[in-house]
Amino acid sequence: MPVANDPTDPIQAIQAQLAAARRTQILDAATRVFASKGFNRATIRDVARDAGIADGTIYNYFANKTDLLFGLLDRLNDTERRPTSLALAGDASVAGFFRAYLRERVEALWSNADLLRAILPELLANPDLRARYFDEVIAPTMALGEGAIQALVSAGQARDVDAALTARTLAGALLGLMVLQLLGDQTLAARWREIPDALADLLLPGLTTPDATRDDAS
Amino acid sequence: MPVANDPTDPIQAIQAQLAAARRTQILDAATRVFASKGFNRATIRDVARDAGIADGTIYNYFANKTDLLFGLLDRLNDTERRPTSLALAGDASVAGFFRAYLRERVEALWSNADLLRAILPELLANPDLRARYFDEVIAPTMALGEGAIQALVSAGQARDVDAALTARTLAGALLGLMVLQLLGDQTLAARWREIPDALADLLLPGLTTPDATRDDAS
Amino acid sequence: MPVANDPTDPIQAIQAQLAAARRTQILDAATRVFASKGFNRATIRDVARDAGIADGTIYNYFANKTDLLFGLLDRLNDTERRPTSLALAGDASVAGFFRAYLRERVEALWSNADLLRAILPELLANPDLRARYFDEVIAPTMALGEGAIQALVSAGQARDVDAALTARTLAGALLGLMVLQLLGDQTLAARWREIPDALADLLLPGLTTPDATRDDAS
Amino acid sequence: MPVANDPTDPIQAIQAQLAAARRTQILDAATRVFASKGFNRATIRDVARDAGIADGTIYNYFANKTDLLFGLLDRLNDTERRPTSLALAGDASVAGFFRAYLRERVEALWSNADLLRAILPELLANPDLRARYFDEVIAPTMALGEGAIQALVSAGQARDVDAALTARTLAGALLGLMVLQLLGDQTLAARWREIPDALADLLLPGLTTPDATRDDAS
DNA sequence: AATGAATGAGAATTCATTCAT
DNA sequence: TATGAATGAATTCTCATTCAT
Repeated sequence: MPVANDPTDPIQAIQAQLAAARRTQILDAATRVFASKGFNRATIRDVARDAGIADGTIYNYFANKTDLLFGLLDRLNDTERRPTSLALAGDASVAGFFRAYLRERVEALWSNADLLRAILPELLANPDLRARYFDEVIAPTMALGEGAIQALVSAGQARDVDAALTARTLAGALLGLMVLQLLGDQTLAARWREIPDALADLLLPGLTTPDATRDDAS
Repeated sequence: MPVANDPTDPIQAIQAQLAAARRTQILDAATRVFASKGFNRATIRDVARDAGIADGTIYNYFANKTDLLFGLLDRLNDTERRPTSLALAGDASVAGFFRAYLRERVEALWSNADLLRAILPELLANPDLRARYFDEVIAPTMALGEGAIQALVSAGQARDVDAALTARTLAGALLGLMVLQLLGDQTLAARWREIPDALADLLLPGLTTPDATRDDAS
Repeated sequence: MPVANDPTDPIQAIQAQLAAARRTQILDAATRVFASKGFNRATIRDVARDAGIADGTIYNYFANKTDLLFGLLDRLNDTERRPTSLALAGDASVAGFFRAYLRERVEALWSNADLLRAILPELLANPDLRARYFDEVIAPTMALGEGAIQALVSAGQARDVDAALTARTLAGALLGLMVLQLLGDQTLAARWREIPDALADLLLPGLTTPDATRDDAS
Repeated sequence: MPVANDPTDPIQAIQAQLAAARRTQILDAATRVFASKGFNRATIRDVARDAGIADGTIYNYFANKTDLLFGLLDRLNDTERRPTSLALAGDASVAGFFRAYLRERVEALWSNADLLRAILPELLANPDLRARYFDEVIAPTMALGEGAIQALVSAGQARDVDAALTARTLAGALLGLMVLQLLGDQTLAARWREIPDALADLLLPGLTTPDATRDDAS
């Protein structure tokens, strides 16, 4: 008779690792399949085939097809949720920090483009998924952004902008550029690495106070 | 013996009107149903019920479910395709024009929020639909925007920005804000009318040359 | 108020002619359409389009789609039902008569090949249709054939064959050759005019008594 | 990790047997149902019910309804395709061989009457099916028959008949008799066992040369 | 845990037939 | 009588999910 959950039991530990690996294997397959066919058009069988396992096995790790999408969401969250500190690191200029931040965000978004293509449609269409993503990712991000902008304003380093709208505009611009690319824009697909600086050039003058505008970017 | 197509035949004219009305009735229902349940979860029966007609009737007006979505797309295109002239009307200041333009665009996008919620997910997931929308709407819009910005640059009224990326950033910001709202952002839902001015305040400094910045907005 | 059926009423007479013409028009269309697509794959709309009338009009002349097939059957019956007298015309030799008869039958069958292709599948599949065709066409034909053969046997002009099986073999051979052609046999399609004589050459020796075999065929 | 196809794997062997049994079970049901209702009037549900399985299960074994018919066709082919050698076995008389051959063919055809009733209508109506059946069964059979007759002619054992037409007449007679029975002829249904000899009596005199006609039949 | 055959609810689509004009 | 839009029953086929092995 097997003993109850004992994290120190080496056998259980190995089994847990195996299970985690299997989960990863399935989610990897789901990412590929959903990205290429879309969530609805993709079948459980597609995912199973891609993962090299049987259909039924997936149900040992995920309750149902939607749960598979939640799994992808969680993965995305893990990436999205750890935004490098928005607090100004010591003497760094606002401008320099802003550019670095944009660079990091664009990198994060674009490296997950496939995942986004798979998730976003369902995110827009499925209220449950949407609520979860909003609560877990968007809302905290916005709160963080608002706080950071508010701090800059208070410190006299940013103009007296509306923090809520400005944070949303910033996030929206990044998200919107991603969506434009997902919709087929080849220019963005080719030049997305220029986005951070272009965005910084465009936004910094309107965002920062004149005396904080000394920009030391690349 | 049926007579050949004769647009002056009053009977045919009435029938054409009836058919157009029925089409509209179906598209209205599709907008509502797709917006609330998403394209995939919505069934033809749902649309038929909402329209108060029989399932089969829909197929007298649309070849299949996807064609119904194309119908919505065409509707959206009709709205999107007539961008008020991007040329600077005579003496209008760049800033004033920019604000007016943003207002018009935001108005157009937000008045079609339901339609967008219905279409966007499938637009992202369905390559055919996506290609069509991109070719018919996004590409022309981008070309127009790029041209306008380039003109401003040449006239010395805009800084020497990259027209392609700037146009996309502008469009992306609007689109992204819409998407953020569709994802559940209540702040944007409540304050979307402030978006044009907030965006103008944020972007104008980075977009225009100092001597063109005399802003005569609200 | 229109008067009751009065065949002498010239107006009614003309209307009857019009109705008959419309019926013919519809049956012609049905023959073409059913022959090219098969009864099941053909739609009422196909027939209506081919006839150049509205779908609903067909229902003024035929109770339903199957009734249309009955109409074709009746037409075929009209052709099939008047087999030139099987009685030996006076001095004609058995052989000569046999050849003439085969020629006539092959001509009748092959000139209706399209109709047969349309009807036969449904005839085999639809018990009602089958029963009707059997009772109205096949059974009488067989009875006639049996009688004729029996008469020849009694007259000592035919060998003492089993009249029932021989009549069926004869009819079966013709029908079977038609079916083989309908199944795609190009040899038969090209050479069907040789069938009567080939069949006569093959069957006469086994059918007739030696002293009746003096053949005067072409 | 599933192992590669290994026909010696006993588990895979059993599964293959199970799958084959299920296929047979479905085809048996399809034969019954198609024979009684006709291919078009029969539904997949009918077949599933008759087979005692779920609708969907059929689609694990056949791509679609038409593929089910192809399955029946293949079965028929397996029966039809092995015609006992047409070569004269040594000393056997032409007549004796001919009777034996007819007996075998009639037996084969009539034991598949149900299958034929199920398939023939669709065979006539469906060009694809027809082409396949013609190429795989009829054409080879005709070629074989022509060759055999030609050989008899060359050997002086058959009259100088046209091999192509004679082979078709023979096949046509058998097929036609079957069709007549399928159309409802009760005489044939009752006496089909007499067909081979009746046919032989009727055809042998016209087919064979006088000195080969020594008939040693029942 | 893994498998994959079986399941059957559910959806899109077709089309014979009706009927108001 | 002719029309053809509207109807909705009926059918095929898909696929998420279950479960015996």
